Amino acid sequence: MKEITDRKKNKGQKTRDKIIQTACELFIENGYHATSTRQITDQLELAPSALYNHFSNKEEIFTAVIEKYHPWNRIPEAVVDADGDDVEELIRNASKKLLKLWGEKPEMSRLHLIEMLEFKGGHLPGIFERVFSKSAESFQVIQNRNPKLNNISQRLFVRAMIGLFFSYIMTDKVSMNSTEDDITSDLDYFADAYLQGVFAKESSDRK
Amino acid sequence: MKEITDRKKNKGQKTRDKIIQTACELFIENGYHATSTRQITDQLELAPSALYNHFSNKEEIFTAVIEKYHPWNRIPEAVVDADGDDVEELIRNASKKLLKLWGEKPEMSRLHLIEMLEFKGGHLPGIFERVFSKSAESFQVIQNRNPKLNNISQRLFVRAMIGLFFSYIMTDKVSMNSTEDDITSDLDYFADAYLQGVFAKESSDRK
DNA sequence: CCTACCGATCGGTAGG
DNA sequence: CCTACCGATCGGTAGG
Repeated sequence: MKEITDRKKNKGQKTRDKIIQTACELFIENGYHATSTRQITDQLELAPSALYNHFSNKEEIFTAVIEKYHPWNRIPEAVVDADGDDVEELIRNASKKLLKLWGEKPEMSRLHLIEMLEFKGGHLPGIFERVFSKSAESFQVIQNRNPKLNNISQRLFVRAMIGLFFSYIMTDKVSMNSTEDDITSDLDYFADAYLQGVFAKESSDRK
Repeated sequence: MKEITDRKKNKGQKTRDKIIQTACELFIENGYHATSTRQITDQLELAPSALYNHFSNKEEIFTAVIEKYHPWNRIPEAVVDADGDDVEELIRNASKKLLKLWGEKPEMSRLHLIEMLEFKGGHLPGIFERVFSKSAESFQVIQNRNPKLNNISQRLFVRAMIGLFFSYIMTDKVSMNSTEDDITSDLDYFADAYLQGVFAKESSDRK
């Protein structure tokens, strides 16, 4: 009996997942405090109270969202797939994979900003711990396969992944620049405005 | 008569300034949507309605805050003070001054994050325009003083100041890392957790 | 999972 | 600049 309903995810789990996904989109769009629980239930055509069958309060929804969708979650899969004859090659290889994974859903980097701004990073240690131990397992597999890699390599490797994340966050248009549909990045905006200014000045100076 | 009251700022202006300052602190601490207008007035021991003698709504308060305290505002003063025999030296000199100015109140960089996350960067063009034209004036002064500097220099210079801002934002502990009183940065946290993991593994491997 | 409902708090106004 | 007040909306609960 039970197996029949378990073949697919049971209904409750599916609803829960949909809540997390919808909440994620809304949080990314507006931030945490600017997203109301009503917006989430409206979009899913649920009663406002339906959330509380799955979560005990609004913050728990955000916790579920960030634990599932924080970009750090993609690190282990990039590590396990990575290859290379020495550390440098390995790092380059994993970085490439990771940037590709992040590039698929760049909006997710906004979750990190929300986490820092609206929760002061309180959820990060937990996420880090989980991601780190998963990554360490994966690295162990590679390490056993390749005698050149040692624990010093692992250290270098982890540092590289961290650096990569922060530089990704920094340069990412979605998280660091103005509006989504604003194609010109802040950098381009700066440059354009500057050039306009220079040209205006130049032509007025020539008079 | 009027001059007497004008010797110091009139009372209204002083209240307005205090509102902006207090609001700034609260926004930096909690973000925009998580800060209520009541928190602002409570801290100033004002009636809730007193805000609306100075601003027509909550967002106008934020606008005033970011226009006054956004880190970009410090760029012109760093430019005007800068010196150097060639572009490279000039850039290094101005960068140093700017980093010092930003370092005095590093929390202000959170305003940029709030602006991006909760307002989608809508206030930035206005701020940029003002700051840019002020900077251009200052640069013009330096340029007249130093024949080696040309418009190409100015272009390079502006790009450098932009790059500096973004790398400052990225590496700044206040804006990019967890809690204020959490002395270990995320980077250190990563590194520490990693080392712990490695040591644990090493000692268990040796058994 | 819904109906019905709640107290608290929100941003903001009227009128002085 | 304050007193008094407002409708709307917030997150959340009771009970089925």
